[in-house]
Amino acid sequence: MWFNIHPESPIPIFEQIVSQVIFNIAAGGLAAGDLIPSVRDLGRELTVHPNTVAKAFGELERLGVVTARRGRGMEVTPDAAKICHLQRRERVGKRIREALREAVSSGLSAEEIRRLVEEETGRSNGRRRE
Amino acid sequence: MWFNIHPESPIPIFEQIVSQVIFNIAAGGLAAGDLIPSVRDLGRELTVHPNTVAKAFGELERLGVVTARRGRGMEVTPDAAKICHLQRRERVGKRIREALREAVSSGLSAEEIRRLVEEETGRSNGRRRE
DNA sequence: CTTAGCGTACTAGAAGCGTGTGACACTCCG
DNA sequence: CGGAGTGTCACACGCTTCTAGTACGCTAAG
Repeated sequence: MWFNIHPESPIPIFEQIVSQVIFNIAAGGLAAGDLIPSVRDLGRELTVHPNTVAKAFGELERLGVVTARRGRGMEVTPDAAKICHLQRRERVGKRIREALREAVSSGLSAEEIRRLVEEETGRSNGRRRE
Repeated sequence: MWFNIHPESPIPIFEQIVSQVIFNIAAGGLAAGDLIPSVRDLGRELTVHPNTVAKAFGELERLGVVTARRGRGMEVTPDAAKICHLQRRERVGKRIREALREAVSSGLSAEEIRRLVEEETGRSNGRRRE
């Protein structure tokens, strides 16, 4: 389904789960009222301990994305879409910001940095204003 | 001087030291034959343990950027400039690549991603801070 | 030779992560 | 009611990584 976990990544597994759920809701894959997979199901599917999944779900609940329905599952909240849109932008933006700040502080020329960025995104459309 | 360490960062301190030395040499701040600050001096200045600095120096030696001169210090190698230029591009490129890949997989539109990038690089158009 | 500074090696502590186990309260359905 | 499924909690264990503490051997200068 919609999970792509990298156990060898320096980013903790539970953190990866959090992000992917957020991204999935933001992209419209899950709507308010839906139940996300249970800790045991998801744990089995990702070959991860249910406790690890539960840790991710706890974080999602803290963010207000889901609410625990004891005995039923984790339900996507009405505000989830809005929250996830913000979260997605914030998380992605932070990563990009850090990478670009490091690039600038490394002494690389703006030209070089722009080239590196273009290598990844350049295909999608032509040219930005300058 | 030329170090800017963030102890709270998820990136280990020794790794930050490695990068900053590489960036500094790549930018021409240190030339072949120069001695970089000693583990104790640098440790005192950054308020980290000399061993942490030594770990960073060991990595730099493994990369061929410096050679240990027992009893004297760590000396910048003749090839350091070339190696550091490559390393800088590789390290910066990797960070940018990862950030942009995550951005794409999050479902953000190419438009949005471009906007986020512009927010960081837009100001330095045609001109680099230095 | 003595001394001070250098890098190095070994060891120990601390923190984070993932796993494992067991138990509990709740809800749904037969 | 009873069983199966759900989230939750507490505890412990092993593992890895990072950092700190300490001591040692080397080199250059006096």
